[in-house]
Amino acid sequence: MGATKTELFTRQQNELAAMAKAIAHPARIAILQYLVKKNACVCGDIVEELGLAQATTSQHLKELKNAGIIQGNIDGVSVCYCIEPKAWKQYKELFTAFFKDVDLKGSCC
Amino acid sequence: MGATKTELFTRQQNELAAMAKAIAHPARIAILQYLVKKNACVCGDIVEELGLAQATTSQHLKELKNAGIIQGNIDGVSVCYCIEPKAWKQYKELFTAFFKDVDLKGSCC
DNA sequence: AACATTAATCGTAATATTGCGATACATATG
DNA sequence: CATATGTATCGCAATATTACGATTAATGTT
Repeated sequence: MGATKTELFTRQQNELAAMAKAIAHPARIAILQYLVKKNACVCGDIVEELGLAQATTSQHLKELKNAGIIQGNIDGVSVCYCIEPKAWKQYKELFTAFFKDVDLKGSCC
Repeated sequence: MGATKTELFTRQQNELAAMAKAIAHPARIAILQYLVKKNACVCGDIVEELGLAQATTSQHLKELKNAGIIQGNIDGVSVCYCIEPKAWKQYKELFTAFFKDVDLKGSCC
């Protein structure tokens, strides 16, 4: 035990959960907000921006890359990161769909 | 080490991360979808619906309650759960704001 | 009161995440 | 080629999460 029983759930549920997990850490939220704010390829200064150790930052960047939501391009010695527009759009759409309006008035006892 | 360094991030970043964490498990997604689908107070049949052990299901329900997104009302022997409309609306708004449109065309190198 | 039913909590095991120092690796630059 | 720079990976420790059986607690039924 200890591992999530993914086989009990639909692919859609597992995917949305995985997407939520990707942004379920303040450092990863901060990275994404920084990239969005810059609205450009950001080369090199994410470690100083975050305040976490270089190794830790690299790990968070890796998770965001694995989730597909950011992209890293090698530029000489450094690596430039930016939002992956298609994935960003998909995240936006799926979360919006999940939280779509429901008639919640008086649904509780 | 091992614990998130929340002091490095803004309150907003920590809160959004916590909200994402609340839905970062397929069982919790499934519970929320079920409650939304029923659009009513659901009494008692969440355990059978999920397929996880009763103790595990109860734990996930507790997390959703702690996150404020669901509500549990005692009704005799059983407990009735429903979406907490205000929190649901806030989740919707904050996630929407986070994923708001940005000019992402050509932002990458 | 005795028993049944339902949910929460406890205790524990397995696994995952977070964080960092040390090291390896890749590409510039002198 | 030697060295500097920026990033990824390794190995480890601390903490958190997931899952479940067993137990407890609370209410309803006979």
